[in-house]
Amino acid sequence: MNLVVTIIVTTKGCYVMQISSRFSVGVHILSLLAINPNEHHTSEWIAGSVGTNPVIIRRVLGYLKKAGLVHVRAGSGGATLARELDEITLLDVYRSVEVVEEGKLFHVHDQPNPSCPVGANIETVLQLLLVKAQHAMEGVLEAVTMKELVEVLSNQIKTKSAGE
Amino acid sequence: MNLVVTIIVTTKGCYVMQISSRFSVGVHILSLLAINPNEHHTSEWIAGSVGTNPVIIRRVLGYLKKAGLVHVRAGSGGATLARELDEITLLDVYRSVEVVEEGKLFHVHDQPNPSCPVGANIETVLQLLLVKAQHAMEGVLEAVTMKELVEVLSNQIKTKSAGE
DNA sequence: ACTAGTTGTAACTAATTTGGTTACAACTGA
DNA sequence: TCAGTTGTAACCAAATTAGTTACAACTAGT
Repeated sequence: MNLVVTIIVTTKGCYVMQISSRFSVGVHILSLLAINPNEHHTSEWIAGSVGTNPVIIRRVLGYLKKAGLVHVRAGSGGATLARELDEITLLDVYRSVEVVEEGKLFHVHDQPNPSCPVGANIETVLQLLLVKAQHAMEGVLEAVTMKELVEVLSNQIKTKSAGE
Repeated sequence: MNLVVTIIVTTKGCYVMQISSRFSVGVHILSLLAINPNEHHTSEWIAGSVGTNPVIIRRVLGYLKKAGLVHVRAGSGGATLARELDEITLLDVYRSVEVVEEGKLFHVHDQPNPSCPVGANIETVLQLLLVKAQHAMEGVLEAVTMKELVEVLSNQIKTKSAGE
């Protein structure tokens, strides 16, 4: 007699929406530029720290450049900060990489039946609230500058290396 | 001589991430149950107001049921509220339909180089902030009950029908 | 002027979500 | 028993995301 038991272990649970990592990659890049000001920051060098492909970095650098946060030298290569660290908020980075459209974090179903009282009015009522929720989130990002973030980061780096 | 001019108009701009409309559909459903308490709320009837397919409604009803927000009668059909309106916050609905995992609104790139000081520390520093931002957003949803939303909705319905 | 190294982009892929749809077994109440 | 309904599975098209290859254009130093 044979008894076969198969157990399937799924690595991840159900998938859900997430804001693109372009944002965190952007913050990572700016932190690198700030903390190692004397390096030659090519997309390849940056990709080494972020743990991804140089093209991904060039793409994000493109967004940051378009938003006036960095300068990128074509040909010779290398990126540098285009603005003081305390004049870059996390919201600036967030907006620059275009991960979420203004006022559109939530997808509200858009074909409710206009001849049903609820269907005809739910959109406007909900939108008002959801935009408020989105703004609350973005407000937290706006309240933090890259300077503050880099300070926290530097402290953590020191603490960690001291603890070894 | 022929001159042909082709103008391509794109309906939408670039696409970006959005939180699934399951959430707004869920709110729509609960509003219907509250405002028309004497109807026989089959998935087909609800779908008529939401402007979608009955199966979509049954799926969302499944989430709401699992979260204890509604009762659904199999066979004879029909959904009813399982909890008082003022004991359902928008956050309850949001959580029930599983659109965003707890603490995971933002996707932080997950293979930074551990041998680079920045790469080794950026994740924890960022996460702290991003979870805070997410909580701020969810706090707004938590502060509003379905009762309040239905009141605003009812007022708007009255105002509109009076204005005609 | 050449050349090596780099950026900016286009094109493509695999994985994944989402909303929609069809189909159907199981259930319920008259 | 039967008509109507729910709960699900299976499938589809559209779209995003991250990753990758490829390559023209550019720049600085020799």
